[in-house]
Amino acid sequence: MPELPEVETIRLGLIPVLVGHRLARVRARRRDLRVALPDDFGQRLTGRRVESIGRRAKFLLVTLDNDDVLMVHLGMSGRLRVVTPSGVHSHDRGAPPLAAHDHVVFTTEAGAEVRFHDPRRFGLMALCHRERLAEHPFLANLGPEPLAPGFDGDALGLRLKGRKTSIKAALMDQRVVAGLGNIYVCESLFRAGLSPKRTAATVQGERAHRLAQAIRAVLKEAIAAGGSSLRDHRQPSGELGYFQHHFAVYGRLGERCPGCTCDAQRTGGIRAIVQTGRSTFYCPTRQR
DNA sequence: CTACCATCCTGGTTGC
DNA sequence: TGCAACCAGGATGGTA
Repeated sequence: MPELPEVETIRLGLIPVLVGHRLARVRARRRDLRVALPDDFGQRLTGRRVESIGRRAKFLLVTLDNDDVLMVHLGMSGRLRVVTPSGVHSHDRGAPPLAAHDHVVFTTEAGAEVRFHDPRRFGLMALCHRERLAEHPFLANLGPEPLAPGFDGDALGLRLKGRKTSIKAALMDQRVVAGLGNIYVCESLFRAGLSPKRTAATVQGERAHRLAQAIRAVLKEAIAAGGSSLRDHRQPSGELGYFQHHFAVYGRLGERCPGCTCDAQRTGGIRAIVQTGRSTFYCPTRQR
């Protein structure tokens, strides 16, 4: 479900609840997530203090005081919800009842709960020692972080070189750029003025520069808006993100794209096509 | 190596 | 209203 901006928003929401706090209780109500949780999952986490929460691509990386790192991926439908003891339910002492698909519950010594909720169970959690993290199969082949300082047109062009697939499919590949998904790929290509059907390898030089800058701008704006709330995705606090109101093309079939001077009546406005099994939205006038 | 496809799973929406 | 078909923000393992 969540892409980089949503994961980053969740990370920021979890920091005040978890960092510096000790886990008093960890309950795995279901262990059969995309990757099964180990038998000793709860045991390895109970009593640990959270040192920091980082992010790589769409993975949250929770570092613990025993140098274990808890890796969390939310897949398509995963959510992390914070429930604090002094919420609206304080009158009835204790947290509101667990919902269906609340698979893992972390409780801190301060009494706050973080609930991992994932109906489709495409999400996963895994533990890995800090020193072996970079070689972990989930992380080893990821491409560059688009918001890291070194990410520019040259870095992106290098990754796209020789790729015969479409630029849309290439950007969805986490080995090319880490953290993008269907929405932000569509939005970035629109912002860069590039057709999603263009061969990836042709995005070099000025085009690569424009695309790299577009990706960074879209991601930064989305993070500033608290991510996007489609369906019922929310921030850990329960607040909605609101970047979905800023989508230029995603989900806007038939509409005129922002600032477009073309005759939407004649062109049909924003188009939707299917590429490698996923919906792509784009403006045929402004994206070449 | 690259590229495409099916697949994991459930819930919400759409259309008959 | 009931029900089936289809769609969904992701990633991977197998095949060509």
